[in-house]
Amino acid sequence: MGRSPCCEKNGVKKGPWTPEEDMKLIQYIQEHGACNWRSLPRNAELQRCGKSCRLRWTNYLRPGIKRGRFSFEEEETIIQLHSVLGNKWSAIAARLPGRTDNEIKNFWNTHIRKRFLRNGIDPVTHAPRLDLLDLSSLINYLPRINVSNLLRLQTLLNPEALRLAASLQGNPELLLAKLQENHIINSQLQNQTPVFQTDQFQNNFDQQIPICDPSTDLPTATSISNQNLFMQGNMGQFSMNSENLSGQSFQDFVETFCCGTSDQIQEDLSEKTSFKSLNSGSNSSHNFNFDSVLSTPLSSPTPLNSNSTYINGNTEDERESYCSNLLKFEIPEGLDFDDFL
DNA sequence: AAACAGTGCAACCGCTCTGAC
DNA sequence: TGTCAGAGCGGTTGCACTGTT
Repeated sequence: MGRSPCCEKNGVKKGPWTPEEDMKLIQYIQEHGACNWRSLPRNAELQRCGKSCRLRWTNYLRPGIKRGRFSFEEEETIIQLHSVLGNKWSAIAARLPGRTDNEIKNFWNTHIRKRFLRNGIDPVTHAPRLDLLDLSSLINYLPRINVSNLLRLQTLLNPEALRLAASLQGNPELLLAKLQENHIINSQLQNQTPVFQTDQFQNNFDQQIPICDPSTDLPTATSISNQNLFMQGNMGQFSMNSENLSGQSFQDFVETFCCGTSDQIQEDLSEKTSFKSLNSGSNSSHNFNFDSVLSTPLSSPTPLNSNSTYINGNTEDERESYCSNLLKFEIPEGLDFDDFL
């Protein structure tokens, strides 16, 4: 015996609710309470499915529903709760007064999830994934990749990737294309040599992506310091964990794996990231190291109140671009073969 | 100015889960 | 124990709006 449908299909109106329908629903619920959704449409003289009435009431008409853009605190809360609760939107909504599960779900899918993917973060596990990274940003750096040095890591890399690297030596653009095609590095990461444990990133989930205040489009102080800590943590891991790279500075690293001096690389980075403007007051090109990067802009107190270029962005895109720029800086870190290994 | 593409969001669908009876 | 209604979730659709060509 099948379950009876929640409403008769015939004569049931679909689509956007009209103000008149809203008024009917509100008045009925004010008089009779929000119960017995199945009989409510008939009693309230609404040509709607009971479920549709329930959703309309729950998601939009219920008193206390907050409309409009999510605040940065809400966004931060959503990301944190999602890392713990997963897609339990109602549980997340319960901790965000005035917000509904559907609204949070839509916000997640249309904003946060996309940002995660763009920045190479798995929106499910909140862990970094190279195959999710916007690889187009890597192209700028490919001419600097020293495939020969990459090949030295042969004992640690997927043989298939090595064969490809060998055959494509001297043609890094093609190498990238192949990597994109075959996700070889990704499979290496995902299936063979997971570097980051889930719990490791669980602890850092809120430190990877700076949260921007939608009203000001500024990264929040909390997220800035968290990002700073996160990056510092990764940098420490870089120098501590790699046998081949142990004790090396970032300069050593880029010179090892990229063709060109660290000054050249840094110059390139400065051209392509927001750090240029933020470092413009100092002779940063000769002091490029992790510390200098980590201290600006992330830990600098000035960007939040200054007229720096990126923080004045008012659009969502500019917010994203700020976040993307942070990760653009991480390109060398993205090429951190310690992470690969 | 018009056509087109991209984006965001409200709303829906189908299904599962949960608790009351 | 089975049935039912409500609640929740993932996925999707359709439309309005905006930016681009």
